This record gives sequence, C-alpha cells and structure tokens, in this order.
Amino acid sequence: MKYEPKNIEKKWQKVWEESGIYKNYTRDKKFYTLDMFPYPSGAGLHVGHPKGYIATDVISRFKLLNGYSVLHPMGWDAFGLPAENYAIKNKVHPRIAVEENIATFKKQLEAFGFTYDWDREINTTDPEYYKWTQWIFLKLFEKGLAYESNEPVNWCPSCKTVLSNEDLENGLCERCGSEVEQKPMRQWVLKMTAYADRLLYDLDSPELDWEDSITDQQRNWIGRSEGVTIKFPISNSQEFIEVFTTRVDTIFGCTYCVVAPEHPVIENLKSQILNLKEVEDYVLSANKKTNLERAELQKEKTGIRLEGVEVINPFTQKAVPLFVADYVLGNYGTGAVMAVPAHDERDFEFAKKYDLAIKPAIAVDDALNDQTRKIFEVAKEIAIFAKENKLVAAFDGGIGLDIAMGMITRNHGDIDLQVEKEKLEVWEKYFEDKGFVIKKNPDERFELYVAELESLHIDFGCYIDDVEKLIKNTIENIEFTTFNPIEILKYKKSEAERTKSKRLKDIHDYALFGEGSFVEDGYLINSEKYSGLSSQEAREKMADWLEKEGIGKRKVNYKMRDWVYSRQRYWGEPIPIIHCEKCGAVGVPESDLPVVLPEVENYEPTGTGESPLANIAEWVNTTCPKCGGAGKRETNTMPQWGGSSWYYLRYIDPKNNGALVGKELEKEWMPVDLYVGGAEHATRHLLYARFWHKFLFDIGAVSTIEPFKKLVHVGLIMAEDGRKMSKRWNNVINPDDVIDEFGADAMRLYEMFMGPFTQSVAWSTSGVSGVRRFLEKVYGLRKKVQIQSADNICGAGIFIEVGNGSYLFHERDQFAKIAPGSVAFWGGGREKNETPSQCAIRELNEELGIDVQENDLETIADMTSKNYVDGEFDRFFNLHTYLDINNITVKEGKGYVVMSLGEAVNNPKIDTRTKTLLEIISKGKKNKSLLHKTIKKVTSDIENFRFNTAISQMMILVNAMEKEEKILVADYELLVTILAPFAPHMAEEIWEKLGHEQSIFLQSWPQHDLELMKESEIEIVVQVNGKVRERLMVAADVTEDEIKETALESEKVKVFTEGKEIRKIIFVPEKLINIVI
RNA sequence: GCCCAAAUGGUGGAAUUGGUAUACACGCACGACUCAAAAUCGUGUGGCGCAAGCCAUGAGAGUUCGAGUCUCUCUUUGGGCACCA
Repeated sequence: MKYEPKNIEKKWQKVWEESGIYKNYTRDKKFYTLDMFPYPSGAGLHVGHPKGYIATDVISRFKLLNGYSVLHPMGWDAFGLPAENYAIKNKVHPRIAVEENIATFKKQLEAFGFTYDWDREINTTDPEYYKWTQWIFLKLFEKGLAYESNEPVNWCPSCKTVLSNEDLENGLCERCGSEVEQKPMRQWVLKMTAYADRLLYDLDSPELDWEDSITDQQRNWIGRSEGVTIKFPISNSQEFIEVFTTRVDTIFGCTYCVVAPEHPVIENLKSQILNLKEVEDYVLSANKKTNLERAELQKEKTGIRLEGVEVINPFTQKAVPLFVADYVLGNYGTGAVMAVPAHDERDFEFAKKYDLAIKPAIAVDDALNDQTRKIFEVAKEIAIFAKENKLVAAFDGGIGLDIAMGMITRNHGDIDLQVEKEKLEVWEKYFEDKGFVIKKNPDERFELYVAELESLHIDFGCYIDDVEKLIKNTIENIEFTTFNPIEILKYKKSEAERTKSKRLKDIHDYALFGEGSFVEDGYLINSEKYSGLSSQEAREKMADWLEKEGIGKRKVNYKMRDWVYSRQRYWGEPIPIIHCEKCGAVGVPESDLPVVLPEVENYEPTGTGESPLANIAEWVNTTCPKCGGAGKRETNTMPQWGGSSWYYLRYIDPKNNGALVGKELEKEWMPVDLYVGGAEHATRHLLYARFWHKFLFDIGAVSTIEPFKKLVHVGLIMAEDGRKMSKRWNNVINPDDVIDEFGADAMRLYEMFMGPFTQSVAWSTSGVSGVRRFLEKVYGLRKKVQIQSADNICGAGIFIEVGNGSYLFHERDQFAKIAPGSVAFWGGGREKNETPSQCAIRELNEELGIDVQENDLETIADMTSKNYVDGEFDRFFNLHTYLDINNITVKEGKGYVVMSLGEAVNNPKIDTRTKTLLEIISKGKKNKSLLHKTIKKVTSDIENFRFNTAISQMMILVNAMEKEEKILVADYELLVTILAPFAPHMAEEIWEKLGHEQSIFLQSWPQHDLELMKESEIEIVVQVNGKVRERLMVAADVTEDEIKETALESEKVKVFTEGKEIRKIIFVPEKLINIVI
C-alpha cells in the first residue's frame, strides 16, 4: 500500500498525453489560462520557475472538472540577448543552443504532469512565428507608429546594443549591469506615447482585473502630468525658449530659466553667448556623464550661466538670466524649465549655490499663519518653563499633528503635552496660573490638553530641547505674514537630519505648508493682478491667458517614452524594412515575409552600431520593392520583447498561414482569462503587450481592448538560506532532484502550500517531506474503505425510510442511501440459481414485508453484477452520495413513526442492528460536516489563489478521516476529487483503483451541501468583559435566553460576575456571549 | 525623496462583515516499535506562574462590550520609481 510515485506518475502522464483528455475544446464554457512563457536559458529550471506553472495547472484542472474547455498552452521566448550571450560564451550557434535548452526545459516541465497542449507549442525564433511579428511591425510602420529617430539613446557598451528605457535597472543595463551611455544613434522607435492615455485609462476598465501593485506600477511608469508650455522670448533675438511646467501659478516667482545641455538653443545662440567656450565645455562634460553619474551627483547641482543671454517672463515682461544645467532633462517636456526656487526644491538648491534671487509667489492663509504663530508661542512658553524647572516633558505627535489639524480644519489647534505623572501637580499649577484649561475640549480654540501618562513618553516626539530650537527657527526668524520657505528648508535639512527625527521635519511641513511642503497649493502673492487667487484658479486663468495670447498652451506630458525598438545584435527578428536612396525606408511586401534571419559566420556584436547582419552583402543588397532600384536591408534586429508582445494570440491558432490568428477562433478564446507570471514584467512585457494589443484592436485584428483579463503575479522562491537562488551562491535546487526523491505531486503540492501565492518564500526541503507524508496518508486511507469480499456478506439488510423519502440500506456496518423509488441489494445472499433481483425481491418481501416489483430493480441489477468483477471494491458504494438524516421514519407495524436521530438511537423498539447503524451515522455526521466544509473552502480558495489554505484544510480533513475506523467510499471519492488538481497523478491512480474506468478529470467538481455542513452541537465562548472565561457545548439551535442562563450559571463565570452588576450582555449567534460588568 | 506591499511562536504561515490569536506544516523534546538506526506511530510544544491566573500579533495612542483586523502617529523590512519641473 505504500505510495511509490515514480511509476505511477510516468504512467498517468503517458495516459493523459495519449488520450488528449484535457484537449477537449468543444465544451460550452471556455477558460484561457496562460503562463508567461519562459526564456529557455542554459541553466535549466530551478524550483522557483514552476511555481506559476503549477498554479495555472491547478486552475486548469479545476476548470476541467467544472466543465470548461481549457486552453493551457506553452512555448518559448527564445530570441534575445541572453540566448546570444550564452551562445557566444559556449561557442555554439544560438539556434543550436536554443534547441538544446528547449529540449531540457520541456523534459523538466513534462515531469510535472502539466496539462499543456504541446500541439500548440510556439517558438518566437521559428520563421513561421516571427513572420507575424514582422507583419505587426509593418502594420505599425504603415500607420506611422514605427519611425526612425536619431535622438540620443541608451547604449550598453558591454552588450554593444541600444536599450529601451524599460530595459534599464537603476540606470544600468538590466542584463549585464554595465553603465549605459547616452549616444545619438539612428534607431527604429515605436510610438508608444500615442497610446499613453489609453494604456493609462484602460487600467480602470472592467475588462481588466489586475492586482493593484501592478496597475500602480504601470500608472507610475506612464507618469502622466498636466501642465502648460510657455514661450519665453530671448532678449535681442528672434529666438525663444519654450518651457513646460505644471505650476504656472508660481510663475511670478520665476527668477531664472534653465535649459538641458542637449537643448538646441545653445547652438542657435552661439553668437550671442559671451562665455561660449565655458558653456561648450560644460555641455561636453555633461554629455559624457552617464545617466548614473547624472543621477548620483544629484545632490550637487551644476550648471553655467549663458552670459549675454536673457529671457523674458511673459507675465512680468522682466528679463531673467538663462542657465544650462544637467539637472534639467533633455528628453522630458521641452528640455527647458522656468526656475522657481521659492517653491521647487531643486531650483532652490541651484539658486542657493549660484546665489540667485528667491522670490515667493505662493503663501498659505494669513489667518492660519496667525493661528500657527499663537500655537508656537504657547509651545515656546511651555518649553521654557519646563527647562527652567527641570521638568522632563515631551511634545507628543500632538504638536505637529494638531497644528496640522488646525491648519486643515481651520478651527482649532491643540497642544498635546505629555509629562511625568508625578510631576503633574507642578504642571497643573503652571497651567492654572496661565489660565489654561487642563482638559480636552475640542470645541474651544487653543486649549491645552495634558495627557495623563503612566510613564514618560520617550519613543518619539520632540523633547523640550528640540521644541525650543523649533520655536527659535520659526517664530524668531520668520515673517509669518509672508513666511519664507527657505528658512524652513534649511532647518529641515540640518536639524531634522541631526536628530534623525523625521517627526520634526514633518512638524515644519505640516505647520507651515500643510502636507506636501513645496508643491502644495496656497494662494498667490506678489503676482500682480493674479495675487489673491488660489493656486488652482490661477492655473486656469493663466493658461487661458497664455492660449489667448498665443504664448503657450495646455499640454500633457508623460514620463513614458517611445519604445526604442532596434538592437544591434544578431539573435533577433530582422526588421522588415528596405532602405532605398530614392524612396527612403520601404516596408518589405507582406508576400515576402518572413524576412528570414540569415546564417552568418560571425554573430558577435560589432560595437559599431551596426548588427553583424551588415557584413552579409548578399543579404543586405536587394531591390527596392517600390521602385525596383537598388536597396539595402535594415540590419538592426528587434528586441526580445517583440515576439512576446503577441504570443498569447498565436496559441489560439498556431498553424494559421493566412493570419496571425483566425478571427473566429480569436473571438472564441480571447481574452486570456488568467495570466500568471513574475512581477518583474510589470513595466515591460505587460506594457508592450497591452500597447500592441490596442494597436491590433485598432486595425481590427483582435476583438478585445485588453489582452489579459486577470493577472496574478507569482512570488519568488528563495533559497533555503534566504538569498535568491543563484549559481553564484551555490544554493540552487533542481526540480528534477526533488521530483526524483518526493514525486511530482509532492513537489506541486509543496509549492502551493509554502505560503501565500504572490509572496516570496524560502524553499524548505523538510517542508516537501511534510506534504509527501500527507499524500501517503491519503493513499493509505484506501485501507479503510476496503470491505470484505462480497461473498462474506449475505442477506438483505434493513431499509429505513429517511427524511426525504429515500431509503437507507443497512447491512452489517455497511450502509447506503438509495434514491427514492429504488432499492438496494447486497449480492452475497443469493440462493442457488437465483438472480440478484429475484433474491432482492424475495428478501425484501420475506424479511421486511415490503412489496417490491421486478421493474423497481433495474439499477440494482447493474450494480450487483459488478460486485464480482472487482473483489477489492464494491461498486455498490458508488451510490453513496451523502447521508442526510435529521429525521428518520421508522416502520412500525403498519404505520410509521418519525423520530430524530438521537431519539431513534435510544428507542427500545428499534432493533440492535439498526441501532448500530444509527450510531455509526451519528458518529459519521461530524465528518460529513467537515467534509463539506472542506469542499466549500477548497473551491473558494482555488478560485482566489489561496492554495496554501486549501491544502491545510484538506490536511485537517485527512487527519480526521484517519481516526475513523471506516470511511464511506463516496466520501473518499470526494476527497480525492478535490485533491486531484493539486496531485493529479495520485488522484488518478486512486480513482482507477476504486474501480472507475474513466479518468477522474471527467468527473464533475463536487458541490458542498449546506445542510450537511451544519453541526448538531456547537461551542459557544463565554466572555466576561471581553475575556474568554468558559466554553460551552450546546445544541446548534439553542436560543439566546437559554445560553444566557447557562452561561451565568457556570462556575467559571460566577467567579468573575459574583457581586457585580451586569450592565450588558452581548450575544453573537453561534459564536459567543459577552457579559459586561 | 515619491508610490506600493508587509511586520503574528524556534521556522513557513492560519485567522475578511471587528467576535475563541497561533489552524496546518516544519522543527524540537519525550515515549512506543528496534540489537541499533532510519522510517512509522503516539504525546507535548507562545511566554511567565505550583496553581488560580496574568502577559503576548513591530512600537505608542484612539474608537469599541470586544482590535492581529478599523483610525492616527512612529519604526523596520521588501518591491518599484527616481533631478519627470
């Protein structure tokens, strides 16, 4: 009986594959479940990779059992840098390396027994596949969404190719970690920004049901901001610079302007710039800096003034100096900004360094400033008093918070002061003398609240010393009416950092700016006719004016850039473009697709900005499809993310020669119902794929606006030492070894059991042995359902009519519920030459006096005949569905008596055999309840990706079943069915051993029975003042008054209630009763 | 700096309309079987206390009859973004 997974698993994998059982695509309901297809690396799988695949397989099998047609495909994302780098390193052709790696991966995956339909396997490097990747590019090109650009791009000197923004990690090459340079190069770029708004807004569409963490990341990445562009004319010139700002309301505080080093104005104004040499040197040195350097040096801002050049603020008509500085980005907005040092931290730093004017243009409410000052004055007095009298005290979160509250509510500001309890009297006297009210009264202004504390509050807050400094730095140095943010910033940087108290800094922010500090709105000051307007009103009015005067306009900007789509590498899809001197860039005609990646002797990158393809003259030189003249092929290739941006469509119709996907099939299967993969793709693959899908929707190739309905991200599996699994740490666990030792089912089960699915958890090999033990227990339970050979059982049993009109058949300890209108017969008691039916009729008539006709017995005849086919199990038990016995109708003479189960057991008129039966039934009821609770929980847990708790629940059930002497086959079958998605091999094996001829995956998923879930007795917790004092077992239908009475009489409760007045009793049905005294 | 998520025994983790904190699993300890070991089975396992009981869900407050769960403040960890005007 010992569970030996090895042969069992191989056997069923073969059976499933040959029968194609999960490839039934003709059912009414469809479910498309998709894994992020792997890049087949040389290292093979480690145990972390399959976690997502196991989850989709559990869901697939669950959906199969629920009557769905399930599409669950797998393929290979095999183009790209890593494959090529691996090939170069190991001196094999990438195609050969990829083939070998795929073979390894496939073998590894097959060992898990996944339901993949390998007939639909796709490979992005297959010309029949990338033909359509190229086709999509051509369509983008036709619609003007693929264009050539010479803008500076990210260049990785180690990988010798350009990279998209999405390919960077902290400014480094995501692949090799090299610093990326900014180089202007000719590139193919896809106009992803044209879809920015739709990519953003459709995140809220009902067609999309993703985790917030992923949608938040995408929103962040897209980075939409609304503002205006404003033209600043350059004095003594026809030129102007255009700036972008979201805070036009601060424009009266603009004291200078800045352009990025790349900005063309520098070139255009050469003649006007007096310090041209210096400026050019600066631009040169700035261009040399990598992104990383620019970012790392952000604390120290550099720049240089363009001497002789001034720009005119269109609102004030006053000239301000112009700077070039690399803290302004060339590729965002217009590459130029207006600097408002009073309200922008970066401008402030720069202005400080170069001693530029700082002019406030926004202030918060004067009345609030008055209020703030009063609060600070009170705080100051208290601080001084405490210090002089050597009283230890701390201003709690209160001072900052409540001041902030005062600002926000504009009604009251309190000061919370926490002091030592024993010194309270001193404080009370002081406050009395001062005329403060020492109690909380939120309705009156500026009152003082002294908290009674058990001990000194020391964890946080600011001590008297800090408060004193705070006051000095605010009250004494600041003009409150037009307070100066600079002083605050100074304080914020120095003091807050020194005391390491973020709290203190927040106090300033809150007290003086409200939340958000520099960027917070207020009302305009020093802004001529706009003074007095709120920031919001001013932004509208100023934008209106700008547009009316033609000086500027409203504009939306995105952080997201267009997608740099070409790579200077060999191992990618050739871009299907032919360059012709006469016609320019011309798309390869559709009929000539695919443009096959040619064989090449040396596929190492050249580093020149050309791909190795440029060296193959016979491939490069071709004719222009438009004019027939000489043409040269585009030699750049596509990035790895091209093929993966639409692969989910190809699975639907993988062999279609005429289209990337057939329209009918596409409508039938799309969208992907469930997509599972790593969160690292949030801003790359998932963004690109959504972009392409929307484009394909626009050209009518697909019918949905979003590709992936539900997205779940899989948590990483870390190594046992808590680090990432990596060859470098030598802590990689190979799934092959685990499967070899514990079996695929144990592996599957363990990965689902380790913790919440989306969370990363450390691997534990002893944890695998735990689930293996569980599987063995389930397998071993078969012993308990095995009955004696049918020959040993004789005679018909007793029939009892149960509550709903059906009969319960009882023979020895075996019993079954028979549907109304049918009767059961146990095959063993036949006399010679008697058919089972005849025997049944005879025994029923003779022993029980029940009148039964031959035609009542159809079902039974079939069952009994099978008894003898399989000696180990009795098909008879297949009829056991459930036992629903609350009331029993017992035949008594000619009449019937209805009684409860409990009554029946104690009724002297009931014969011994029946009593035994009833006792078994009452005992079994508890497990019925547990069984059906388990069915319910496993069902909802699978639907909600809570696999760990589903498995826990099954473990609880199995532990309970193990304690039973006998288990009904029907119950066992239910258990095995709900376990089947997790441990399909073992479930199938048990199912076969139980005598079934069809696969368990052709069963239906069981429904839980609410009636059976009910317990007859429940435990009620008795609390006194919220603390548990007693637990009472009571009948499930007990009333509130009854339980109150019982609870109050309990000895344990009396100890606590004796002599006390009971103020209230709270009763929560079926859970608890709380006595409040 | 900004955005998101999290913090519960020795470990992974349970506990969702606020109602029995620590389910399930691992580990550990003891016992049974064994010449012995492994495997298996049984018992125990948050802390303090002889006990009654008290204390415990990162810290501190608040709301409530009752808080792991809700509110506020703070700390720490993980992930993402980062001079985006």
